[in-house]
Amino acid sequence: MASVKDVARHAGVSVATVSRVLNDSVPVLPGTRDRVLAAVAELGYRPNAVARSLRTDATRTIGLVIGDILNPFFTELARAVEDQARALGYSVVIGNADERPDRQDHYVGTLLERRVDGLLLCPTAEVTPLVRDMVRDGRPLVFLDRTLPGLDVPAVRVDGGAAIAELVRHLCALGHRRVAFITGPALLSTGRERTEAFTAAMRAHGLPVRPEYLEAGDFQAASGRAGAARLLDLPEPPDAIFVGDNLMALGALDEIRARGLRIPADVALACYDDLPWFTHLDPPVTAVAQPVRELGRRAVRVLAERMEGRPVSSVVLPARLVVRRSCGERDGGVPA
Amino acid sequence: MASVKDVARHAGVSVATVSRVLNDSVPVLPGTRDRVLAAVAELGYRPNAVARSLRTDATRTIGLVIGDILNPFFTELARAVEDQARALGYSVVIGNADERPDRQDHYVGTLLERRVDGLLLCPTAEVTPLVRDMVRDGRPLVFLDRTLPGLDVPAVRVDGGAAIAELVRHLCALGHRRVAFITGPALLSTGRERTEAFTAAMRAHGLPVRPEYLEAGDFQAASGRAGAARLLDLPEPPDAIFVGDNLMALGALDEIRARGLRIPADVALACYDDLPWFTHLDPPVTAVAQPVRELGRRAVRVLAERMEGRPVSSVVLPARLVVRRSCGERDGGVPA
DNA sequence: TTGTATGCGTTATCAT
DNA sequence: ATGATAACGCATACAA
Repeated sequence: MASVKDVARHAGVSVATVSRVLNDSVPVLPGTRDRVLAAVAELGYRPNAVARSLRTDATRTIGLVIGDILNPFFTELARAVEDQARALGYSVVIGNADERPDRQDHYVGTLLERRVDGLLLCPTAEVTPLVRDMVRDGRPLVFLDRTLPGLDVPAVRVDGGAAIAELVRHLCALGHRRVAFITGPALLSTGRERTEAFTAAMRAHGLPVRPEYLEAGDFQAASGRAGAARLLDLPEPPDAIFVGDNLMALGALDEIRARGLRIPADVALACYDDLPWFTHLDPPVTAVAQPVRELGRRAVRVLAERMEGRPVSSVVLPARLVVRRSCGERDGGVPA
Repeated sequence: MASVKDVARHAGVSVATVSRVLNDSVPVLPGTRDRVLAAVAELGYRPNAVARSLRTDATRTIGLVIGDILNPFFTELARAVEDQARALGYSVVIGNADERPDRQDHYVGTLLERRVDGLLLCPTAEVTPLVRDMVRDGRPLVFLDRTLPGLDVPAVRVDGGAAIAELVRHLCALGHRRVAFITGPALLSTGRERTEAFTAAMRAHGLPVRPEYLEAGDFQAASGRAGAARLLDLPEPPDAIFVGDNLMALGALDEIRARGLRIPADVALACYDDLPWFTHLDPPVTAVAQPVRELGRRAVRVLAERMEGRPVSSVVLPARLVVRRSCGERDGGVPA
């Protein structure tokens, strides 16, 4: 590939001048400028970003480490991050950690070696030494969607507390009393928070939270199915199941269908996370919707400020309840 | 950040020796080796991939330019590509072209500047000059999912012809005669091929392909809805609608629901592309399933061979029909 | 086996 | 306004 040298020779100027017109850092005589541009066009020259990064110590790249791009929540999040990053002139490299600390560290490691300017991390349960080092070294790091305790890192996330409280009230109003919750991993801040919000809301309504109505899942479809199966096998099964994320809801739906149970007649269903397809399920699923695109946008902005050395603080966005028909609503309630 | 120099000083050796143990290119005395490794650990040294790339002229990175990561087909494709790439020691940088040639070129351009070792491209309609240049310059390029005519570039894609023929036969057997098709863009090879396969299969069964039953869509949800609307407004509406991709199917479903029509009693529905959620729709949707993960895997492998300078050829994978209940099947047919 | 020195392509400093 | 040149961090050819 052609380099600055080739362009310089072609235009009859020095490499310095080529660099100057390309970055228009310093004024250049219009005539020379044109000659350089002509040479660039003729040679199809493309600046080598690798060399530039080495020299400038900046890659205009940010890393994004998420759980799994196949999870629609993360898909949308990744897309939002990418859009905002592009708007700010950054590329983004994505890593799918699959909720495994070792794989998270694999990606954080390679991203560090690639000298990304900043990192957006949806942390897995544990605080790995690598993450701790990053914090110690003061590298631009922002937690996304989740937080890790005891670390001074800005986080951009959603607080679903109010929406969950509203959902519980909604379920009560519809006459449900035996409400179960399929939780996310207690090791994840999102898992914990949703569970706490649920139990608090239940108590606030004078409803008991029976231990057997709290099924521990792991945000994966299989655990949703298993959890639903155990709940439905109970001597006194719940009359409503609230599922902690969309993947587990898919699994719970599988199980409910497999048993020939009807929603909401036999059991009501609600989901934390909303999806376009929920409108088309039978019945349409009542869900807690997170402001995913806003989440991604804000995360990039916070990281950008952090990379520019400005002080930043965490961001918390509210979720909202989307009422449909899967909980026994009479007429579909508020249109989605 | 610590560099080789720091490690060398710390271990009391030369930078060359550090480089040697890190890449174990040349045998190094066990003692020195240990000292180097100790220094690396102590300093938390991470090799600078940027500098390495500049020196070796390789980034161990491939670019992937797709239509839109929000399309579940591309989501799964991206994930498959990423997995296979990681297995081969490559990172992948993704770009969402949104089916726009200008945005495709934006990504191809930045990926070129970042000196990716190879590029996987789901080309938009037009052959842009940039793509033509890449081919001319002999850069490792593989077309994914789609092809572009008149270019000597290996392609890894799916042939849905047989599955579409099977679907048409299936529809006929179920008594459907007025079958409509909401097509993809004629400018996309995938759009054209599906349309051709459909019309050929219809003719083979002695069924007329009325022009008004061929609705032109663009693989986006809105066009699916609009197409379905026009079809259902026809004096003699179709008794079955085959939709060219999953996003347009979502749109078509919206329209059918909005009109209060029932599937398959009022109109049968089938979709090119299969999704996990299709099982849970009412009724479950009969679909043509593409071997997406295999598609991604093979694409990376072909590209890898191409990057290693070996001769490669195109790959075509077959799709298959998944019969469910949305076409009036009696008992759900073959379980999905 | 190990060290010294060069160059990858770029930007930036210092002359001119 | 422009040119010569050093330096970024690393891998490697060559020397020892």
